[in-house]
Amino acid sequence: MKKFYVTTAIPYVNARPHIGHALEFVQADVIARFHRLKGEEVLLLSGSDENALKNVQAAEKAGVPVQKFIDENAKLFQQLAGALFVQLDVFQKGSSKAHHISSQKLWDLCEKAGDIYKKEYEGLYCVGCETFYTPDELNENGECFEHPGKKLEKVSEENYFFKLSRYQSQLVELIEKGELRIVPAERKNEVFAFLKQPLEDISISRSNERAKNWGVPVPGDESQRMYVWFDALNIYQSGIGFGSDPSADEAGDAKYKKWWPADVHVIGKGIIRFHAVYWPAFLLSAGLPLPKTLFVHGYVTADGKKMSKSLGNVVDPFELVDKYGVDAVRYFLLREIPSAGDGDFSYEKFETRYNADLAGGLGNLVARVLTLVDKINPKFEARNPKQIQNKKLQEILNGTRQKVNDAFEEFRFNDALIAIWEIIHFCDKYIDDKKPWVESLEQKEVIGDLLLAITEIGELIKPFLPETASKIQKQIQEHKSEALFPRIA
RNA sequence: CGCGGGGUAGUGGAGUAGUACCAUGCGAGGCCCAUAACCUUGUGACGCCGGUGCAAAUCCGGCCCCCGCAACCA
Repeated sequence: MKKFYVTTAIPYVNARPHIGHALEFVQADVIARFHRLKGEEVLLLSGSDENALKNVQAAEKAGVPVQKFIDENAKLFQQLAGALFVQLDVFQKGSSKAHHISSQKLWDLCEKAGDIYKKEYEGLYCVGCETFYTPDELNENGECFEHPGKKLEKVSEENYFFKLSRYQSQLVELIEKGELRIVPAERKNEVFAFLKQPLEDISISRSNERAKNWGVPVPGDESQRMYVWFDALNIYQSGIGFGSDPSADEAGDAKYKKWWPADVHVIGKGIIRFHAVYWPAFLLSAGLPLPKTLFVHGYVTADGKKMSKSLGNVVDPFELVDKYGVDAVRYFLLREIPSAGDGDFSYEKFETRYNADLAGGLGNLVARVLTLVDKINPKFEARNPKQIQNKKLQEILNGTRQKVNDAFEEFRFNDALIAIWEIIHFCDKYIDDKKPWVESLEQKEVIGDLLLAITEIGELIKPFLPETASKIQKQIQEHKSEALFPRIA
């Protein structure tokens, strides 16, 4: 059986999840479900980046021990997945022992390859943020935006560096040849543009002091912790057993061999460099296979503005699910937000989509067909879409399957849904044309066709709207229609 | 002249030279099986200026505006 390994990005858990995290979860889940339905063996992994200094700072601010703080937040992310019907097979925590061991193994491999060396790092350090900044990240006075008026200090310390420069041409070639595929093409171009400039080696550790004794210890050097991106990316591997000792944990080792490399990493546009440049470079250095595809999605704004706590416009996905139901939220995210671009959320847009597509479109069609079946042709059983008599309808259904498959090649979920909704529009029109509630010779045949069509729609929406798909199936079996999506007044 | 992406009806998208498409919104009509649903029809757009072409949203040049870009960010 073909295997398919898909991951979400690894959020750092210094705050509650927002609707952007929901978008990524849902997209990854749709991919996973689609491949599962094709009969492949699928693993969907998510996890939490728990070693970031931001987490430590946020915990301090909240007055909670770090471990407790991140455990609680990580749990919220897992709950969000559950609330959205996102079936995670693995949720790998960055603070887990297995992850630490795994990341140290990756480090060892890179070190053996001769790609890790010690160097003095000097940078501008903001004491308020406890972070280094580069000059172009600062305002015109050379101060950071969080703490205007505060001068930055020049701080230097010895860190470990990774020889990123060594992999430049190899990366260009891999991406060019599509061995590391980047979707959409605009993002690929962006990466190329970046790779045209000479790459600098990157710092991959920091002092214990600056790391506040948090994070993965550097093997063989007690005074240093890994810089968070070095270990965070490795969650994709540690979560499936990379670093397991084959003699002690045969199953873990076998698991890794079975699933790695990842077939798709689903990520946000903000972290493309880490995934398209650093991550493959680490893997090349360690002599490990590279992920096959990066799918890069955009960001969700709220009412046209970037979500932020200070603006108070952060959209809580839990609230949305409570209010409108799982599939309504999934539908909005997949249909309204162009899958590779930015999109906007507002309650107005949400309710418009809901009423037009879900209540008036899908829900209403299922209701009207089932009522017609019940009244006119109650004995008809929908078995096989090939039973369909109307040629045009048959053609549209076949064409839609093809369109959905094509759209999935490039993760264009919105296009896939548009294609499915074309069937709905066709059926509504077909009903109006044929008037099957009026007695006629072809009356029963028409209704039979319609029943087969909504059965097929139920099949097609399975990866996107799993709850609704099973509701439709059930209603067809029981000949009972109940509003799938009650209209919002 | 830092690099990259982008500006198509009120809104969200599609469209890499040949009557500008889809959805939603708003107006009118129709239907009555259905969730005030559904169907038909009208309304309404290619940022600006110039160039190449028989023909440009699409190619070229200039300008304006928006968004992102190395160590936090889905």
